[in-house]
Amino acid sequence: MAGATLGDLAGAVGAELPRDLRRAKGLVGQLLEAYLGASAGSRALPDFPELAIELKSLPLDRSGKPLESTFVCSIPIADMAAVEWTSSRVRRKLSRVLWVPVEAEPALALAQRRFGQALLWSPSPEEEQALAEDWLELAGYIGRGQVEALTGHRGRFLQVRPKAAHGRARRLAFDADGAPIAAMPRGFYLRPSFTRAIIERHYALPR
DNA sequence: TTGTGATCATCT
DNA sequence: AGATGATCACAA
Repeated sequence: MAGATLGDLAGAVGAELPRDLRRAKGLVGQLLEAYLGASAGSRALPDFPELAIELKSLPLDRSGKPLESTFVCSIPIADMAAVEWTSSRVRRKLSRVLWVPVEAEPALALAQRRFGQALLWSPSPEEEQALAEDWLELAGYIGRGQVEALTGHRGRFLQVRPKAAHGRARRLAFDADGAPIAAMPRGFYLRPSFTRAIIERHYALPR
């Protein structure tokens, strides 16, 4: 796919491209899934279950820097106290990722945005250690009933942010006293600084 | 309704 | 500009 455009892939899978992504935020990822034959749909499985590979598009600006954070997974808030890093969704999701860079300058028409060379990646021991540290801190808050005190400011590379269909969405959670509360659904996200480091380590960037 | 695909919109 | 919090579409 390297060098192919969004328009090329849309043509190959018989999809129409909208004018912009405002009402099609996941379009690039869904185009990739269709083109590559990812089979997991919206189930809580890797995109390629037989290969244990997660597929992630990575929107870059003209200098090769990620323009957005990367959604990793939703958070089972009520169960967080019982989860360990080793068996966490974050670790599973990030254990093997096919990153697909894609041009994402807002000024560049969708059909003309090009894909870069994909990268099959697994975290290095250092990266895994850093992610585990963040996860431990963030999961710790949630497990101790502090989910409402968690903002996107916490976490060096991994962060917790709202992840919902709309502002009224709520999930079961527990406060510090163990009493049930209705909390905003949250997800784990990778900060751009983390994906930027991946890009810098594995690609020769334009200057 | 929930999880997956993410980017948008707004504030600092 | 960069980051956080909010939001949009679709499948099951």
